[in-house]
Amino acid sequence: MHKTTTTMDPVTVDGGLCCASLVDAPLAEDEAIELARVLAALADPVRLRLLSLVASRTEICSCDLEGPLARSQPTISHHTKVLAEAGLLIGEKRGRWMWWRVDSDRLAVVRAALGG
Amino acid sequence: MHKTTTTMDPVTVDGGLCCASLVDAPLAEDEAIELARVLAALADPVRLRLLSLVASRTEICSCDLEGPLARSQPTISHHTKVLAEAGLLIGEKRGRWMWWRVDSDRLAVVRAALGG
DNA sequence: CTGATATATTTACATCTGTCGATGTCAGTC
DNA sequence: GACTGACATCGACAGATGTAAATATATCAG
Repeated sequence: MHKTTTTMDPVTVDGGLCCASLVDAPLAEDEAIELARVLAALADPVRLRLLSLVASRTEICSCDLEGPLARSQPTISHHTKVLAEAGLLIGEKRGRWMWWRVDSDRLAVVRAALGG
Repeated sequence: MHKTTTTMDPVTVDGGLCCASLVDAPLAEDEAIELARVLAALADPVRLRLLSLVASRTEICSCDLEGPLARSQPTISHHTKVLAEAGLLIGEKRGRWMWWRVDSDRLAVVRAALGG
């Protein structure tokens, strides 16, 4: 019933990274900007470990991230937001808890953009 | 956050990212730091296009980057240095010219670390 | 409603980063 | 040696980023 999935702007989330590969042809400027945005979301040790923690359980609550990552609650909230806006994390609010899972397809798109 | 003043030696550049995959097991903190360092080098539109330009010709001179990337000479030099320190670009000085090529293996390692 | 709990947002701040002008360094040319 | 050209380094500055205290919002228990 009360199952409010966080809806980010789909255009911003999905945009750009459909098929451009770094090594095949020179990147256009807007493609590079979009890819850089997602890579910037990944380019942080805390967020990498966060993503890794989520992937290890296929689903995890925000409250179970503060401990392992040794960061304050606002900081965790900040990082999950960054990853979600990059399309790498998908959040769903169930009751008072926020549950996160990894968007594997999105990750695959990033790998492909890096010349897979 | 305290940072241990890391002198960038080649061993450190190539180390770390040998086999850790993001989705397989939770990343250790030092693995995450090392991977984040390389991803940060990639997380810039100019550097992505630079890398893409180099890949498109298998070898390119620094002087042929200023024009397409529309950046000053010091800025180009800065970006090539960042990519080289991340192990993604390999430089060779021949006469007065600096020639760059992509380390495809290094790029493959990054893709693998992202859960390939 | 009242209180407790999980998360998001605001605010502030120290650090990091991309950029370019000025300058330094090195290799080849005259 | 003096000069030119290609690249690296330095210095400075605006803008972005990670962090946490304080605060706001939302959900559930009683």
